[in-house]
Amino acid sequence: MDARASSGAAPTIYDVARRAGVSIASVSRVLNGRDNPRPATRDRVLKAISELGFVPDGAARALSSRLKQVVGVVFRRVYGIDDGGIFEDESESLLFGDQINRGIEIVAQRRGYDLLVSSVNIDEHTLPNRIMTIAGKCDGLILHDQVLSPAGIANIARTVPVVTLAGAEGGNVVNVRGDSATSMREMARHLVQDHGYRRLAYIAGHADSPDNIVRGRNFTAEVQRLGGECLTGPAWQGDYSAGGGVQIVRGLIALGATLPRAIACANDQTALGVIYALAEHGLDVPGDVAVTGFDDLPFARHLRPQLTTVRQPIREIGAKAFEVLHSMITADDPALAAPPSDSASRNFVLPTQLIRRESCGCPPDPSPSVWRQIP
Amino acid sequence: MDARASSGAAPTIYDVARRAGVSIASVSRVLNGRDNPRPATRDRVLKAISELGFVPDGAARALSSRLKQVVGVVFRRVYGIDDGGIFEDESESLLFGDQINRGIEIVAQRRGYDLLVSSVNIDEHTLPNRIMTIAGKCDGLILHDQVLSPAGIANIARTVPVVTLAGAEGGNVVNVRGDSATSMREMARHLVQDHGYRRLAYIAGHADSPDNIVRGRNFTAEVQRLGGECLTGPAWQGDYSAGGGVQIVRGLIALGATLPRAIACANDQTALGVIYALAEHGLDVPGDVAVTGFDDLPFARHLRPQLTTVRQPIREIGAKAFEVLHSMITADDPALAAPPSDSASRNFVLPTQLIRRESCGCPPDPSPSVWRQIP
DNA sequence: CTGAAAGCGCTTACAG
DNA sequence: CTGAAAGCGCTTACAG
Repeated sequence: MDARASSGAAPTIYDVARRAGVSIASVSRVLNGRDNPRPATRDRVLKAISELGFVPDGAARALSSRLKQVVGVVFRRVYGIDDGGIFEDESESLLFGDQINRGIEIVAQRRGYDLLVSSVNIDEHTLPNRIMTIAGKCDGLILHDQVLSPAGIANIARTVPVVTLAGAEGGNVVNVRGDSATSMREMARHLVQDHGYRRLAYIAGHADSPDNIVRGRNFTAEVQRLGGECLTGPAWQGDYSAGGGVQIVRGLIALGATLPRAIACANDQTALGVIYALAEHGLDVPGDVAVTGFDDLPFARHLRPQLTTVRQPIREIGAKAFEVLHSMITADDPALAAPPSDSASRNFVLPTQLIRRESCGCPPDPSPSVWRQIP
Repeated sequence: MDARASSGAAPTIYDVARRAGVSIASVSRVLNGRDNPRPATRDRVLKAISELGFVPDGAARALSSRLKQVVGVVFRRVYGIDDGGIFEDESESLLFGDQINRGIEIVAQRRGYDLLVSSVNIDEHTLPNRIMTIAGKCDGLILHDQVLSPAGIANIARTVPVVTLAGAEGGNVVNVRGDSATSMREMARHLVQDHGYRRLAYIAGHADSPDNIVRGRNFTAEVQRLGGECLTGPAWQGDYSAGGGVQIVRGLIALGATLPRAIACANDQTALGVIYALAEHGLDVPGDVAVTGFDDLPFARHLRPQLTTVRQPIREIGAKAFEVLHSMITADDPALAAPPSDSASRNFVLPTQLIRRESCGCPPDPSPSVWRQIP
């Protein structure tokens, strides 16, 4: 028996052991579902646990077993450009990132892992410290896009398993994303060939987002290959937010620019803002200008007109990220804890799908919707 | 100096100390921003830390300092009634709970806490174990509604500080919620007095949800007090989901029931489903039937017609929950770690606000919206 | 099947 | 200002 006191503090494994008249080793075995303790022993321990309201300390358990069963998820707090508050809630609530986190959480659960979520502001000057503290509380990290520079990612990945998501890239880490190239090329063909648009534009997301770069490059290239024109430049630089889309269209119209026949946006949020600003000026979508998005967030099909976009397998991206991270964490061979060196197994690109709805000029879906005019 | 090896494993404080030529105590002091180490010492330590890519282990730190700087947030995974998938995404993504968590996270951040989020399925048979494991990883727990029985809550609260949210109640715990009573009475008055409706109904949320009970009881009482009729009973039992709302309306119409002039729903999600099902049968809202919600989630103003509802201060509820929990966690006096015994300081009821939009019969807001017919 | 004991990686009085 | 040492509450070989 041990001499530790059972004062007013929370009961420990020693208190349980004393009360059950066994050693702490036996209590631990019962706690962990080992099958050696015999029924009589087990019952006494269980009884003591419930009488004391004992909750095993996760920190002690983690320290001893070298496993926290916690993965950290870091994403960026997004504040769109101020547009008068109209999209304030959207920019904070309908995020792509939330959906991915849901996907991660569901799979993590099955393995007994919990999620430590943390949002960061890109301009925190103590960011490296923040991330380090978070890393210390986890077995591994999943980093969303736009939370850390490639160098920063590479640095943290020296010490803890890291999987990056949907765009973020660093040195020697595993990345999981949706296929932006194929679907943006398909989008370009749909707009140019099926609808016959010749003058188009691409509204970019954050300039340093890999996903954005791939989308813009492939869309532009395919449009040009088909003999179309694709407007680019600073005037078309968005920031993945609805407010950003609003600003761009307002700016263009204020300058008296002739709008292109179709605008492909870097994501759904941007498309939402663009459609809003167009409507504001009495322009019809898709009649005057066709608009498309990327992601296929839940609200996309409820827009008026329904949004043509690219569906990303969002939950699956999250699930895949966790599975990869988990295999890195549990790799008994330390060499496996580091990501593989060949590019193929460091990049998981999940298939995406072009979703043709109304905003590109395709005919409306006949099913009823409360977001649309009741017939 | 210590004799521990610096093998292939992650570097520890001992490795840093050896490399910097100091004791682990000094490293610890630098790590924690104490101001005693003199600059020269500090620099050597910092250099060693960065060269080694050292990340202090959160578990060891927590065990030693008796503080994890983590709060657990447990919410319920919601699966609405199957309605053919139309609202599948909504029921999973636009949740009230997500918004609350955002509020918690923002405030927690400022105190250096991270959130351990975990969703539970109400019918998990190992639920008590799950919750216990989660509790072991945190300094305190915030429990959403519908995750644990009052008895279960009271039990876990014996050992770890617990704050319950938006409805959940247990024994001796602190609860934070929006004011459902006042605003539902106001809603009743608005519908009966301002619009002159005499025959109304309340579609309930989960029958054992305290918030639901308060909403239903107050709405019904006020309607009756004003001489109106309020339909109730099993036919009006929903489940807080859009799918639930759809099923109820479809069922009523299939039975050939005469619908009431106005339907107040337990939350926005339910109202969404109700409006959808009504539109499905060619019924006009609010022309044929007025419909109202509760919560004022972002999508409420984008519905057609815009939803009249009650705005809850969602972020504030989350923020308040964290602040209360934090004060329980940091109470030096163990007696303060237990919630106060007087009901007033165990129940924080935040003010809510009736938001009159179109679905109750009020005139439309003239501002443009892409979710509505472009003028 | 069970127990004594070492050890996980930190923090923090306590000396100096 | 700095270091040696105890201790946080578990898990897990190692004996028996």
